[in-house]
This record gives sequence, C-alpha cells and structure tokens, in this order.
Amino acid sequence: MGRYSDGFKQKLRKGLWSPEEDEKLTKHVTNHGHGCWSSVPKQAGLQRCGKSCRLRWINYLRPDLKRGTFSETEEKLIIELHGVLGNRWSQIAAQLPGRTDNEIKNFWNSCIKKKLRQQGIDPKTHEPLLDAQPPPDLVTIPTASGISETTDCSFALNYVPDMWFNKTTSSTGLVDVNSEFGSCSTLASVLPSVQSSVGLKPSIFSKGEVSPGIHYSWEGGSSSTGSGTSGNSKNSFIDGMFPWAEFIPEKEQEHSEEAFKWSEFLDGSQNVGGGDAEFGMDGLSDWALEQPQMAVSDIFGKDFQRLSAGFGQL
DNA sequence: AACTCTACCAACCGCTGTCTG
DNA sequence: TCAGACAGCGGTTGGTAGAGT
Repeated sequence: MGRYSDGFKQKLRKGLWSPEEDEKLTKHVTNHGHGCWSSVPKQAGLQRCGKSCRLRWINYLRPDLKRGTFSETEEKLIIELHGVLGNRWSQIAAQLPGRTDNEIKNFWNSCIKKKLRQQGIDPKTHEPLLDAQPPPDLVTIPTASGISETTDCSFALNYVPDMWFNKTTSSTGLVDVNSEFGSCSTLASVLPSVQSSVGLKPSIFSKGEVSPGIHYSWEGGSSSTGSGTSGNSKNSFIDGMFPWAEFIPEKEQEHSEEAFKWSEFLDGSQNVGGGDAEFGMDGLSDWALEQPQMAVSDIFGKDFQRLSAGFGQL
C-alpha cells in the first residue's frame, strides 16, 4: 500500500488469494454490487486487477456456488451436454446450477476425459475409439408384420424419415441415415446433426403435460404443443407418440437452409414462437437433475421407446 | 526422509464480442 | 463507422497435496 506511493504505478498482486482479500472483495460486492469490475479493486482496497476480482468472485466467492464433488447425475449431464455443445463450458455450466464453467472444465479435463477413454470413448467426438468398437445401441421396434425386431437405432430411424428430416428417400422408401450417423450411441448425439441439416427447431415441453423433452417444429411456424398439426395420420401419430416432433410441411422449404444453432437453443434464448409450453434448457435440466440416474440420452431414449411402441398402431 | 510423479484446482492470458461515445 | 473500454470465454499454466518409490 504505502510502499507504492502516488506517482508510481501500483504493483498488482497475482497468484492465490488470501482470506483477507477474499473478505474485502466479498464485503464490497455484497454491499455495493460489482458494478464496473475495473473499478472494484480500487473501491475495495485490493491490489488486484478487475479481471482477477471478477474471476475470484464468479468462481469462488459467489454465494450461490455449490462446490464439493460432482454427483453422478451431474456428471452424466455434463457428458451429454458436452456431446452436444463441445467445449462451450459456460453454456454447459448454465445448465448446472451452482457450478462454474471453470469448475466443469477442470472436472472434464481431470476426470471425465480419463473415464471416457477407459470406456473406449473418444472424449472429443463422443464416438468409440478406433481400437475399441462397442456394438451399436439396440432398440426393439415393431414391424409391419407385428413381430418386433431388435436393431440399432440408426436403422430404426429409417422408419420415420419425415420425422427427422426432409431428404430424398431411396427406392425402398427409406432414408439412409446409417451413413450419416453410423452406430449412434445415443439419440442425443444424433439429434443435433439432424437439426443442422434441415432447420428444425426444438423447444422444451412442460413438465406434467408430456414427458419433458425436445419438441420440434419448423422455425417460423406456429407451434401448438401436442395438439396435432394436421389431419395427416402420420403427423397425428407423431404428435401422440413422439412429443418432440411436430411439422408444418408448407414451411419447410422456406426454412430448410437455415442452420439451427443448438447452442443458442440451449441457453434458453431461442424458444419457438407461438408455442404454449416453452421452456429454456433450464426446464429440462432442472427436471433431469431431479431424476436419479437420468441423463439427456435417457430422456430422448424414453420418448424413442414410445415412438417405437407406436409403430404397431400404424 | 527425500525425491518424483500425478491429479486436481485456482488463476492467468489472450482472444472475441458487445457496448458506448 | 470507428475506436476504446469492458465483460466473457476457453485454453493454458503453475502451485499444492497426496501417493508411490
């Protein structure tokens, strides 16, 4: 303090924060708010840069921080979200109340990465490592003959091409999504790539009405959750059995080239207009966190099972 | 006991986006 | 339109504790 008299540039402290510094910063922010961070150190009597103060407050001193070890549910959620968002730690953190991006990033780099590798999963791509190819996920779907078949989920997707995207179908009337998705490990990993190819836009279902999940509609179209959008029997079926799929076919050409921004959706700022049960990702994550052992893939998976069960009714 | 290795975590650095004059 | 200030983000570094040798 006195050591750096007027006329000399005050030497800024670096490194670990002392309890005294923490106390000063906490007192100041609690009493006055942080305002402009660059002025905080001076007002709080700290020899730190504003940036350092901001970081200390956000990552350590904030009263709403959870701290402590991550639960299994949180870990699952982080892995699922990372599969969708990649290294967008702040967006991942936004779905985990009380956790900071720095904390999640550290947890990812020190623990999850290693775990995934041990399980033969590439932490970057979330796909099986080249030297360890587990079998594809299997789902059981009813066939036209009424006899259920067990197949991998990419094959199952062939049954409902219109639901997923608008592509030219093959001579068999089925869309070849195998080449695009390979052996999908979870539906959650499939959905974003489907999204970006057609401009579908998801919103979140409300709790209670149907199982929470992603709800799809064409961007720009009016959305009416679960109410049935046309007389088309397939769409009615989809509405009933697969609550996140809803289509407004006349809009599709208009919007098909617009790339969906999954990240924008996840931060809750991009809900579908006109829907009657719109939630940000908060709604989903809150719900997911209440479900022991249930991750995003489970949520998708549950709805997928409902869809599969419905084939027998077609 | 001394040293090395490893894991973890806090903090820093540099870049980018946004806001404002 | 532009420049500067600021906030936010993600990658990286460095310190520390504990385990192993």
